[in-house]
Parts: sequence; C-alpha cells; structure tokens
Amino acid sequence: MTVVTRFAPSPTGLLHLGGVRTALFSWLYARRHGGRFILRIEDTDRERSTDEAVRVILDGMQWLGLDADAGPYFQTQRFERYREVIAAMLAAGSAYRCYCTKQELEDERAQQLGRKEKPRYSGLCRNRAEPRVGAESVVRFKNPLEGTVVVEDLVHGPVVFENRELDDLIMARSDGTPTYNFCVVVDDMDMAITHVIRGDDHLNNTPRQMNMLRALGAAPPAYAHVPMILGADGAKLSKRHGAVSVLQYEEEGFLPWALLNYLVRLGWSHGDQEVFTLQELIAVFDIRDVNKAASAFNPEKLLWLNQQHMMRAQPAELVPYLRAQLKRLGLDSDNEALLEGVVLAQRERAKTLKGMAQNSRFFFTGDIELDPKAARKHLTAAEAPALQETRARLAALGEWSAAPINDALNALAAELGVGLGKIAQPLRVAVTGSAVSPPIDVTLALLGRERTLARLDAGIARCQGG
RNA sequence: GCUCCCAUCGUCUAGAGGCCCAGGACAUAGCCCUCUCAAGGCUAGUACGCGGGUUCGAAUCCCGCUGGGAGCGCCA
Repeated sequence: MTVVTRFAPSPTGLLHLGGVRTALFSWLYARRHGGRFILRIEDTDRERSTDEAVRVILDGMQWLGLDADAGPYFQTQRFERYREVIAAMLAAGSAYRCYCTKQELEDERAQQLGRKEKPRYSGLCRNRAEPRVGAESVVRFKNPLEGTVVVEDLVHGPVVFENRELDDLIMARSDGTPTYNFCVVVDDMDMAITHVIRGDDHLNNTPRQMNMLRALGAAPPAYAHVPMILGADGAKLSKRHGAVSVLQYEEEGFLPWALLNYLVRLGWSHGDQEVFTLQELIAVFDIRDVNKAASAFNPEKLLWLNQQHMMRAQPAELVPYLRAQLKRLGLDSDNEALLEGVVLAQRERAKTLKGMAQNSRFFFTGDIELDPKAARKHLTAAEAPALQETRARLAALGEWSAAPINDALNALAAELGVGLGKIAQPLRVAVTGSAVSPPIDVTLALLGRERTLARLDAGIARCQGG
C-alpha cells in the first residue's frame, strides 16, 4: 500500500509556523515512504476564507519546497460530490434530517450548561417518521449510541472514546452546504489518504470522523495528531507571538530549509543531531518519533540554525537570496564573484540573509555611511600619517588579493612597531564606514583597489579635519 | 461543567527499570583564539511538578493530585 498524506489548511487565517510544521511532517512522511503528498484547501467556510490566505498557502509551500504530488484541491469545487454522499447516507439511513431550529438548539444547550452537563444534541429528530413540510432542515449523522471508538494514534497510542459522549453532528447546513467534519471524511476517503497527520486539536473530532467513514463502508486511515506550537512565552501561538504569515520569514532572510530544520526539531529528534539537510530528514524521519507535548517557539535557536545552514551551503546557492535582500535595500549587483565573495566573508557574522545584506551595504554602494562614533575614534588627525602610508603601500601593491594585502599591512605594522589593529581599524572605518567588517584583507580584496583607494583618500581628508 | 490530551534545565530535546547524583543543543557567564565583529574551541550554572505505590532498584511502570492545553458551533 502506498502512503498518501495530505496537508489540508483552511484559508481563514494566514499560514503560520504551526501549519507549516504539520505540512512538513506530512510531506516528510510521504517522501520517506515513497508515497504521495496532497495539498487540499479546506475553504467550505466561504465567509471567512480569503484569497490572500490561499495565496500565502500556495506561495509559502512553494518557497519552502514542500511540493505536492496532487492538488491543490478546493473543497468548494467538490460540493456536487458532497451532495451525492449526503443523499446516499440519507437513503441508507446513516443520516437524517433534523428540523430543530437554532433557537431550540440554543435553549437546549443553555439548559445543559446550566445543569453542568456537556452540551450535546439530544437526537430529537433522529427517529422522526415524517418530514416536517415547509420547515428548514439540516442533515445530521446518525452516530452509534453505544460502544467505543479507538483511535490508534501514531503519536499518542490508543485513545478510547465512548460513543455515548458523541452527538449527531451536522453534515449539511440548512442552506445545503456541507460542513468541515463531513467534507474531511469524504475527501480523505475519495483521495485514498492512508495517513492523516494534523494538529492535536483535531483529536476530539476523530472518533466521529471514523464513525462516518465506517458508515460509508470505508476503512479509517491511520491518524497522527501532532502537538501544537506555543509562542516564545509559552502561551498559545497568536498574532502577538509569532503566528505571522510564513512568508514573513522569507522577508526576514531565513533560508527555507533552515526554517524546516528548526520546525522539525520541535517535537522530534534524532539522537543529538541538530542540523539536518532535507535529504537526511527524509531518510530518518518517522512520525512515530514525534513527541506528545506541545513545544514553545524559540526565535534564538531558529536564528542559530539559519546561520548554521548559511555556513554549510554552497556560496553560489545563497547568492539569489542575498541578491533579493539587497534589492529590498535598494541595492543591486550582477557581479556574481563579488556576491559569492560577500557570502563567504559575511555568513559567519550574520544570522540571516537580511542581516548579511545590511552588513554588506558598503560593498554595493557608491558612498558609504560613516558611523560617527567610529569616525571620531579612528579617523583622527593622529592617524593621518599612518593612513597615508597605508594608502601608499596598497597603491603600490602588485596583485590585489587578500594574501598580499595582508602581508603589506603586517609589514607596515611591524615597521611602525604597532599591532595590526592599529593600522586595520582606521583603514576599516575609512573604507567601510564602520568599525566592524570581515577581516580587513578580505574586505579590501572584495572592494577592489580603486574603491579602496578612493575611500582611503576621503578618510585621510577627514582625519586632517576635512 | 463534561470528554480527551499533555508534564525532564529559561527554551528545544536524549532517556523505552540499573549505562543517569540525568546527556546534547539554543540562550547566559567566563576563558582561549584574534586586525574589528563574528565564527570556532574550552569551562560553568540551571531540570526529572507533587504525593503515594510496584520493584533489590524508577526520569522511566501504576494510581491520585496539581498545573497546562484541546474539544463540546448550521467554524475549520
């Protein structure tokens, strides 16, 4: 039997980290077993679904590289099929029309709550012989009254529910449109889903879905209910904590595979390993190893992992990402060698590609921004002579690359009887605008002789009170 | 309220009865390296929620408590 998993988000909110992680688990499980991964948009709530949310799901999945083998399917395009199944169940007696009004149901609920009971539908219309003509009706599923349903959950183990705790849920609203719990059942059956991997907020829905599946003569799939992700403060993930669109992480300069690596380690582990490639994950991931407890989102660790992945990537692989971030800063470069060099020089001092771009402005701009504090400290009249000598040595250099530059600067420092820092810092400020940059030899090599000398001249002028 | 789920350092986790007076990672602090900043290396502190059992022996099994979470919609 080939494994078929699905990711079935509802476009009523923007796709966030919690959704991405369940998508990742589903995708990994399918890939691990050479199965199929399906994307299905659960948009039966036409009131709250938005086009933007659909777009974020589609763009987000693409950015992350979580490719689907089928879909995206939209439930709103399957209404015909749902109607057909409802009619069949009505005919078979596994569903019935309920004529209770909303008001009646509300009253019933209020009374039950008043008696400190679990609110549930009494089943009043369950055995109604004749239809109530002219009255509005919904269609309810006839849930078994006795016995138990056991969810053999892949992460929780067996979970037992009593059928008497379950009431007859509504499959079709009075306007005829199908409801979520019913659509899921039909879709999972039609799409031959073998493993349903979803948030554990759905665990309580599962027994009723299994009952419906059985009423339709279908064998329930395997279920895996994965824990939720909490905000950094341990509270439920919400807009305030980090339930932001997944695309926000692209903007912030995270590598998609770093984000996935971070997410997979929330609730799952493989010994002491922290950094994984997607290929490694596919090879070792098992949904059965996922933890039962919820876990909190830790932005620092995401940052660390992102840098780890930047440091392990092929520089050329990061160039498009860096270029995109530079573009956001209004900078551009088609100098592939320079871009790769900057990646190499900066990736161990940036947590994100956005940070890398910000730290690298001076490589791509005509006029640098001078940090006043650094200038005050290093571009002083006292430094002018040394800077001038530095300029002369650099101008005289035969080959403009890191090693000779380094040799020249070291030689000069030795001659002057000072540490390299004494030479490097004023030079650095003059050439980059700040007291922080990659190693001075690497920085100058990347910058090129021309720009280096020009900026040095400007720096010297400033030292002399310009 | 009822039903279901969960519980190891601040955080993510290892741990499937003796290998654990609990290991790794992020973060924090100190040191080393060093042209700045990083990266890297080394060191340090911090955890099995509580109470009962079972057992020669429990972080690991059982029960209770406490604390968190979810569901109980003509929402998904």
